[in-house]
Amino acid sequence: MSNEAEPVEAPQRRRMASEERRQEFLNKAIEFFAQEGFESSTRELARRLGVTQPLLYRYFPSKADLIAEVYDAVYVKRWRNEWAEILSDRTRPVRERMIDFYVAYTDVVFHDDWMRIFLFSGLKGEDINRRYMKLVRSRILEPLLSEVRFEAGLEDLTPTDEEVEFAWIMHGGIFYYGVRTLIYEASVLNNKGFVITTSIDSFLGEIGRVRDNAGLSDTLASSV
Amino acid sequence: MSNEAEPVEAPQRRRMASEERRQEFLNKAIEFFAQEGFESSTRELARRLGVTQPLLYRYFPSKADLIAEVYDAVYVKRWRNEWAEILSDRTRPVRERMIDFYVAYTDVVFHDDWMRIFLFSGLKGEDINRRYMKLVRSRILEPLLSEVRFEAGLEDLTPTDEEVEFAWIMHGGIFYYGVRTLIYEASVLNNKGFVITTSIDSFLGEIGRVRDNAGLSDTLASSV
DNA sequence: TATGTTATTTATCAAGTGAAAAATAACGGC
DNA sequence: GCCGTTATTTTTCACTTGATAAATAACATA
Repeated sequence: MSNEAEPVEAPQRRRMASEERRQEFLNKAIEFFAQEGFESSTRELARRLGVTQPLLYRYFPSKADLIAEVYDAVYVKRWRNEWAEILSDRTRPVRERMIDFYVAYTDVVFHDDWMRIFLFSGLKGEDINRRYMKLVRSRILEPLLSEVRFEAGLEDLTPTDEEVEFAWIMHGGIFYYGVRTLIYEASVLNNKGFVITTSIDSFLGEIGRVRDNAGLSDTLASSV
Repeated sequence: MSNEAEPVEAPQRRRMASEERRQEFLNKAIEFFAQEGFESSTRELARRLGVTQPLLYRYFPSKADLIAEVYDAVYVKRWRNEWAEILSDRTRPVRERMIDFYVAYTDVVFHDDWMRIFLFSGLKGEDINRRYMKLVRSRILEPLLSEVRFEAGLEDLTPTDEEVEFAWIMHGGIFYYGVRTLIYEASVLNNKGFVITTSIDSFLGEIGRVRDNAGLSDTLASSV
């Protein structure tokens, strides 16, 4: 109460190499926006970086640009081309390949920042989100279904809409396990391996019937 | 440019009954926050209501209170006790009951506002979200698993953790279909019936093995 | 038609927002 | 040890935010 002036701590400038600083900002921005959402302020981000807010604007022309780079770092840069290769290796049974793929895929995707940024950007209706879903479909699910068809001895490897939808269901079951554990902290088992193998076995056990019944799927109302 | 003063439109007051107005505000708030997220301003909400912003504060003491009522209206008020009854009717096969339940459940849950508020509040880490997950587990999934056990002729109706996790996977597959259609606009088939029956058949086809292998589920690494 | 209640608006506050411009100081090269 | 480049901070702007207090006017009742 008596001493009204705290010892003004020296501004403490740490002058860093431009590219290094930029990377530091971007990394922290991923973590920060993942936690707090994209509505959070650049001032708070700067505070957590131990830096003043206008400095951010030396490296990123606007908040929107920074966010765009966050998307790029998460969606694009973390995509692994090896994933498709795992699935296409016909020297191994499809079931094994699928398990290996989903272990590798979830190693990337089951992280707090990835999950939260995916959900936040999805709710914002960002276009990159829709593009990502298309990528999953065309590069993962459809090739996967073709491999299943191949192993079943079919000539035509093009999956039906029903098969694609069913693959999405399996994918969603696994993905939602990540949401449950990382976002809602409400998983029961904490065993990723169990979730992956069970989902895949359950999928493979039913995919034949889905293929055979293609087109007959209007038994129930088709409203969403 | 020349006429700088537009004809000031009459303030146009519509004096409404208190309880009616309150309900109008709440309904619009659900729609508004679902679309724009909870960070959006009370001024914009008021604008969409055709009302001034301070009027909101006559009906709700603070923005946080308004949001709490939104949660209540969506999570609590839309929960149907009939759901549990559908599942417990042993005069019918479990498969039929499950299908009927999920049709009824998704009739409530597969709406833009429900879905988006669920996701928004989940990302905010709201406690009500976790409570909701517990409700689904204890009132839906566990009873459901007990019915499956009963139909399989088992004495002990208590499901294992593996069974609960597997039920969550099925549930997640169905739920994520809603996310895909309503949030990401990325569903292939637009046939809720197909998704529900396929998910359930796929689940029922594998649940026996999951039960038998209980405890053996550490084959793969158990990290999330 | 006058009157009191109260729903609604007007005016305002203090704090926070993204962003730009100008002032400062850390570091590398000479 | 000086000096120029530029990374970093200081100041500042115009606008938005949740919230409060006071002024106004719509409606019910007498």
